[in-house]
Amino acid sequence: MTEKREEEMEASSTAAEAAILPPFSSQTPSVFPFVGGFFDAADDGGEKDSLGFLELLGLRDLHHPPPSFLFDHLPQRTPGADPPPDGGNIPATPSSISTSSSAEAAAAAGAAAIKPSTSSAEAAGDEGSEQQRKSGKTGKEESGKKKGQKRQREPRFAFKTMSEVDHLEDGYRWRKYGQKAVKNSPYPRSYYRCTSATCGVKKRVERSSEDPAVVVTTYEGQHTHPSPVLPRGHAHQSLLIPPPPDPLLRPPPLGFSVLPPKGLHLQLLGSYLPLAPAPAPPLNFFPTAAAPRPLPPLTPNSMITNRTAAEGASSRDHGLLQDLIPPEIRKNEQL
DNA sequence: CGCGTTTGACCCGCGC
DNA sequence: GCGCGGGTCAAACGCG
Repeated sequence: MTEKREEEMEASSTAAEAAILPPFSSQTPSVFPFVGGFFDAADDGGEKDSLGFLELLGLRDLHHPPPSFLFDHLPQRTPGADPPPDGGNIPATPSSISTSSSAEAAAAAGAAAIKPSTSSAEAAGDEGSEQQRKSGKTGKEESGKKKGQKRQREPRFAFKTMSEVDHLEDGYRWRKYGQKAVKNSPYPRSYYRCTSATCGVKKRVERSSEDPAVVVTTYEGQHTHPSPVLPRGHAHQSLLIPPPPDPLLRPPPLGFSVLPPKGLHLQLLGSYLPLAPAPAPPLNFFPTAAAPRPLPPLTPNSMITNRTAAEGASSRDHGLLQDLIPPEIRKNEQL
């Protein structure tokens, strides 16, 4: 069952792409939908305090559909009460985003075809689900798996980025635990798990078969720990990307600290467009309420960066960029 | 030596 | 029941 949803979710990789990208492709044919206007328009709604990283990303401005975020199952506290809190008032914009916190939402989202993967209640305790799975595997003989209990999935959050690297850095450390070929796609899907022992967050990374430049990253679960912020040299991995928007979408579970990863407020969010034929429009992502910091105009080869005004961040970002951006491109940017 | 990746095997759920 | 496809495990391996 959940598998089915998974498929649908995965379909989001395809279907969602079909559903999400096209509308933007008309505007930004070869550019990741995270276009400047989207974030630029993210004026402060005065709800900073309750803002999740979505807001940080500028998703506050819900008038501008968040193009590449896919929400699979945004658990709601009250199954019946679908309407998310104003802070999490994420429109199920068919062409852009699907909260899929409920069937209605999914239905509303329609094109996104993303459905809730689990009931909210079950999703809340999803660590168990993984345990179940594991027990099912290792202790299958011990009937570790309960019959009749379907796999429960964590709330998931998927987004797409244009990047030439598959694994986008998001401030957390991930350990790859699997890779599978995806049907109807020449590109494999990689499975990552947060290396933190107590953190069961997983993410899947796959490249869109339709648009190889697009990387679909799906987060599952919530981090139960602060971001390690690249303890070691992990910069090679790639761009900073936002963590799951759970903080926005629901109040943290009891005792659960949904700490925005340290990297969040200084994150690069972006799309690396190695060979974008057309110049990407200048993007100014200012995920936080921090004063916007003008970014240099981007070249076709440049990155779409998202950062705060934090100066310290800038230096750090640069450090990342140094690792993330090919020398020639960096040179290009500096010129 | 620790940590992360690779990869084949296995499990699970679903559709036919 | 069988096959398919997704998801996970875990041993082997590589790297710093």
